[in-house]
Amino acid sequence: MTQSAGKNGKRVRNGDSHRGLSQVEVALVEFFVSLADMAGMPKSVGEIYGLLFSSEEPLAMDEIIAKLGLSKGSASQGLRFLRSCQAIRTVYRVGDRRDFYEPELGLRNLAAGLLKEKIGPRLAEGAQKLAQLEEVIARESPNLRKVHENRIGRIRSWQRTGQKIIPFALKFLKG
Amino acid sequence: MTQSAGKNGKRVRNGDSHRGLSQVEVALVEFFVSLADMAGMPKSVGEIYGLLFSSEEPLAMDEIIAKLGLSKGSASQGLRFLRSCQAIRTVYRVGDRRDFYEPELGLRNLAAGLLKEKIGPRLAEGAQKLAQLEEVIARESPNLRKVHENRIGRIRSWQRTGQKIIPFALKFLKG
DNA sequence: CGCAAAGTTCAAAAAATATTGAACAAAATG
DNA sequence: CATTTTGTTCAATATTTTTTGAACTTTGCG
Repeated sequence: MTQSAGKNGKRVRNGDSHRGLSQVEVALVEFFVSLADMAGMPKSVGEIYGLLFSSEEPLAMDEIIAKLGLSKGSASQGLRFLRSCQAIRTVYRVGDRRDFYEPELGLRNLAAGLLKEKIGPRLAEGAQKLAQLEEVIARESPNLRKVHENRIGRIRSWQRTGQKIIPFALKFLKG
Repeated sequence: MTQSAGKNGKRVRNGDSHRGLSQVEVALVEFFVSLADMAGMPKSVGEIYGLLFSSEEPLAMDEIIAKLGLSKGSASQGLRFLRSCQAIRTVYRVGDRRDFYEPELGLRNLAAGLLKEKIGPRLAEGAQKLAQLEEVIARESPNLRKVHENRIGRIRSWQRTGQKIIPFALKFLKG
């Protein structure tokens, strides 16, 4: 299979970009690019996930590069990121030494991966900063201490609520 | 009250930055800066909210500018953004024509504001893009159409799950 | 009205982030 | 083991986002 030419429906002709992507592929890539951007991820990450999402078959890095027209570096880093939050999986194929990638489609796994790998650590970091804060507050004048203890207590309460919601939300995401 | 000098505890001395902020104020500002960054908001927005959060009294824009050392432009835009997601409120004071600002402290209101003003619109936009996609898919070859309809259905299912979770989560956030 | 204080806007500058590509490393092939 | 294919790394570059500040608008006050 030299190139997937002619196998699919209409092609978007775009001398430069979108080389060889069908309209639907382009639309899906755009969709995930806007999702990625909403989530503060680089565009290339959205592109890659979108392409994998629209592809029936798992794809190898060089195919991704060719279809999206990105650099090796971007592709490598984008794939690394997506793997790191378990949004994609590696697929091995006999007789081919490249790694192939396919998207995780279950919302539960997607959300869990993002939560565990990306959000969790930052939350932990925040909690630690809060603890340090307490020490500083303890040394304030009684007056100020009261105000600040009150406010910090507020953040604590936010954290507790968050902790309660998470497992509950995950239960919703079965499927 | 010319300046809050001497009223609070120790000062962080920093010839340039943090002019006149106590250690706790600095720590709280940093805390919210890292939250802001986590949520993909500009640093200045985190700084402003952090300062208001740490302040017993509502503050006016010129006070915020002085304490954080930001430009008028940044302060104006940051305050606008925070107001637009209802993370802060305007407070009026007799005999002072400046607007004073105080932070919203209820997680429920904070979350609701963010959801309604910032996230909701983008989700709607996404839903619309999906609808357009359907049209394109309808014109594909039966083979491909099947695959893509399946995938799009997956996104639909994500959306439905999201819709179910939101009101539920809001119920949790009673404050 | 005329003035001054408060606040907004936006083009230009600065800072932060993402992307590229060439050099490098690892691993299979023959 | 030399060679080729696959994939990574990272300094340089390109792009995007944020910040600044000066010009401008709005508002309240005498």
